[in-house]
Amino acid sequence: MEDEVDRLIEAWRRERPDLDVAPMEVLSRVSRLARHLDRARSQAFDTHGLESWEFDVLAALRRAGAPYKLSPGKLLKETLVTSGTMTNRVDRLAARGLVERLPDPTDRRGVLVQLTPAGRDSVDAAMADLLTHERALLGSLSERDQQKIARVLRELVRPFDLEKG
Amino acid sequence: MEDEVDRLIEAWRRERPDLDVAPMEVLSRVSRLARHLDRARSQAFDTHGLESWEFDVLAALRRAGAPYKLSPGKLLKETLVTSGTMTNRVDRLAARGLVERLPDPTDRRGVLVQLTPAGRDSVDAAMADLLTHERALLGSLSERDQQKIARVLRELVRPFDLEKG
DNA sequence: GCGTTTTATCTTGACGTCGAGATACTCTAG
DNA sequence: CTAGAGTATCTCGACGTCAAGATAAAACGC
Repeated sequence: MEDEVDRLIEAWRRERPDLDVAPMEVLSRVSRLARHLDRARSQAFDTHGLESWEFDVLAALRRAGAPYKLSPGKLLKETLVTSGTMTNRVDRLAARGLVERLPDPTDRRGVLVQLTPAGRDSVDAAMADLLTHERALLGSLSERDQQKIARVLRELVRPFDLEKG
Repeated sequence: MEDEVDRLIEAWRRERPDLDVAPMEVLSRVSRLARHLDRARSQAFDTHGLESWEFDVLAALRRAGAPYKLSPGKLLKETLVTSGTMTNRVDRLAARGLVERLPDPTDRRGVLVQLTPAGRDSVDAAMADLLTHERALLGSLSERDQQKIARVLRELVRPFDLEKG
């Protein structure tokens, strides 16, 4: 059974027999799978009237635990976007009533972004749905294989996580 | 040894003990790894004065084999972008002298995009460099683990590849 | 042949992100 | 106490992408 990446690799082997394209077997599949996952995520969130970027921000607040407050600075570390992007995202989430901007009582430069009850409901429903979809995607894999692949992926990601704490 | 995803999962387990978050062990790591790979790719291409999107197009032409000509339609299937995006990309690549637009002799609606010698040199050098970097990333994995994970990822991607041929 | 449908490409406007810079406040050394 | 360095957030302009629509040519059915 072949997939698109097999096709890709075969073409490169034909055109550049001098190169060792073995790394693509793993890494091209990671990239492609991630792209597909993004689409699947978007679809899952559609049901709940959320965009992926909205979920990312709301989820960061939700996992922080009650009272669901984080500074924009913390949020951008969690979501890996720039500060300009986060300002824009918080603006739009606030306009939709999913978060509120509060002054930070301990630092007058600072702001705290807090999940509203509506925001919490949205993200909780979306998260449950997302996990259901993801579970379906992994359905074909044995428990054992899932654990194995999770371990290997952790190895591969670690160097990047270390780069910047 | 923990990674960022372990931290993420732990937070969700604390906040939503009712949910089974096991799928994140695999899929969140796939997404995060892919994001890191994108950055690493961009860096590798920087050396060769290429952007990632430029490489994507040039690589599709390169893999097609001599005479390195493809229609914009084929290109957008290979690179998974929309037609408007491809028009824009070809415009800019042509302006940089890396590709040329030729009329399709068999269809007057059509256009063929062809790699120039400069474009071919660029993509060949970038590809070799990319593979070197990727090999380094996989360095910690045994041959056996790489094959195992490639097989499992192929399983996971297949449903998406089938969706649209 | 002639009108309809399909195919191929390009055009346009809206959108989200980035990165550099601006602004306002806090912290620290002396 | 204050000058200077550091930090937190926001502003702004440029960029690449997308989706929908426009245009033109080809293929099909009758």
